[in-house]
Order: sequence, then structure tokens, then C-alpha cells
Amino acid sequence: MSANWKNRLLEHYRDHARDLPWRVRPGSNRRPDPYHVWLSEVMLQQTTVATVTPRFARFIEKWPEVSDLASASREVLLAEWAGLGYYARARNLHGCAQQVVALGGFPEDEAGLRELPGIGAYTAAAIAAIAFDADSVPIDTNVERVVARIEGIEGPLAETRSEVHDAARALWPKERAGDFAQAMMDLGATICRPKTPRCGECPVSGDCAAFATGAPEAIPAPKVRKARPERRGTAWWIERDGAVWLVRRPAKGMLGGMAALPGSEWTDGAWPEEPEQAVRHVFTHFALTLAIEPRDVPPEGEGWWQPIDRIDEAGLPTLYAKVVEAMTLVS
DNA sequence: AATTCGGGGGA
DNA sequence: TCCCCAGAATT
Repeated sequence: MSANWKNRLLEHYRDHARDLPWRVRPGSNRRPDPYHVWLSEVMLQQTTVATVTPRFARFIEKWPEVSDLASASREVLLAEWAGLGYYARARNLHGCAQQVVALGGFPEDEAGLRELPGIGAYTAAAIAAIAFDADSVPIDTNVERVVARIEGIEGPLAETRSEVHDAARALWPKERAGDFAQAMMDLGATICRPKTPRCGECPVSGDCAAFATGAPEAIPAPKVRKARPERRGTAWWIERDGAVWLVRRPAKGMLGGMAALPGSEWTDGAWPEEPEQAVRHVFTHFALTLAIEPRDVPPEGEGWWQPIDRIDEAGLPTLYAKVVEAMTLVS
């Protein structure tokens, strides 16, 4: 047992690392595939490991190399992303893959990676450290929470973020920065959890200021949450010969570029009359109740007839998948 | 500095 | 129900 908490953390990581498909074993001589590291990091932005794991496998099976992803069509890529949310990630993923191919490979330093679409401060540092063994400091919410607790930095992260980041950069080791990052993230995900930390299993609790207070879960302070507005809208269900009329949403904004059912705008007001059928879907910053209105004739504009028995191939985001679910349960 | 972007796992 | 997740881009 090492006296230094950073070494104890790395030893704990060596013995208890989560076995994730985009990883190599800690201490391995091999480096992970930069394509795998990049794809997993983008998928994991605001998305849990449990959700990402099966979707990552499907992407790699479908597009084994970054060049395969670059040459895929935008529509097919978005359809494969359907249900994962934050669809700007999928649009940027496509552009990023094409730039990487044009560059002849991934940039190996943080600054080069940061230039690519969909790669921000965290992801650039993570790829540089994990794939290329750079001494960068990837700070995600796990790292923020673990550092805030070890250092005893109280208050909501919105107020303490710069202090926490300074502390993280100060304590981060120059060697094995990628292993240290993954060790910190595993600790945050499995032991140093937001609500009920398992300090009894933690290899560094003896060096943790939050543990010493007796209420480690109180750091960081919970964020103040805004109320979620209610919105309403209508989706048109236009069915003919076993097919339904779909449209593609505008490239930017909510569900940008995704396949969708046609319909009205979403507004704060009520409907003229209460709908017979509706689905409810909760987004991060508003909740939507979407009335389903059967129609006979497609609206003006682009669209296509999608066979309902092959609706999966359209790649509908979850909101519209719920509508399809509701309409096909009836018949 | 605030807001906009999805969705689901797990308590 | 509610919280939170390997954040980025835009305003």
C-alpha cells in the first residue's frame, strides 16, 4: 500500500478498472485506438456508460474505421444515432470524421484536437491523455466532484468551478495522465458517487477532506434547478398502404436534421380542443405534450413514405418513436 | 455568464 | 418522481 494517495488511486484502478470496450487494460503497453477513444468520448458527453456501451458496439461494427464513418451518408449516421440525444453531436461527429480523414489521422495534441467540431476542452484533453499519453488534464463532472471532495471545496460547482479546476491542474500527475484520468472517473462513477458515496471502499478516503467532515455527499452543494415549462404541439399521422409520411427537420435547433413526423410548431398555449390521443415527452429544459392528429393528405414540402414495418430504419428520435408506438399499438 | 441542446438509468 | 450523466456550441 502506497503512502501517496495518487499512487493508491492508480493501484486501485489497476485492480478494479471497469472493463469497457473502448479501453485497454490499465498498465498495458498498447495504446487504445484513437478512433475508439474519440467515438466513446463524444457518445459519453452527458450520457451514461450503460446507455453508450451497446450503441458504441453497433457503431464500431457498422463503421470499423474512422474513414468508414466519414464516408457514410449524413442521414444514415443520424439514424444510427437516433435515441442517443443531443443530435449536434452526431452532426459534428460526421464533420469531425471527414476532417480527420483529410488530415491523415487524429491530431495527437490537445490544441489540434480542440480545433475539430464537437471536441471541446474536456474531450480534447481526454483524447490527448488517453490515446496519446499527453500530460493534459481532462476535467469532467466526475473529476470535479472527486477533486472538490478531496480538497474540501464547498459550495455549488457553478460558483467553485474555477477553483476546482485550478486544484485539479495542481494535483494532476505529469506521468500516466490518461490512466489517472480514467482512475478518477471510475472512482467518481462507482465509489465517489453524487448521492451515496461508498467511502468504505474508497482507497483515498484517508486523504479526503469531505470524508473528514462526516458528510461527504454535501460536497459539492446541489445545483439550483429551474422550473421546466410545459409546451404543446401536434403531430400529423398520415398513413397510406402501410406507410407513414415522414419529413426531415431543419438542420439546426431541436432534433436538428432528424427524421420526424410533420406537425405544428410547439408553443406554450393550449390546443383549441383537447386531443383524443397524445404522447408526453420530457426534454431537459421543457416538457412537451404532443397531440396526434390523423390526416389523409401529406402537407406541402419534402417528405417520404416510410413503410411502417421498416420504421426503425428511419431513425426517429424518441419523441416520434413514442408516437409510432402509440399508433401501432392500436391496430 | 447563461442558455440551448435528449434521453435514459437508477435510486 | 427526481437527479444526473467522461459537455459543446451559441448567445
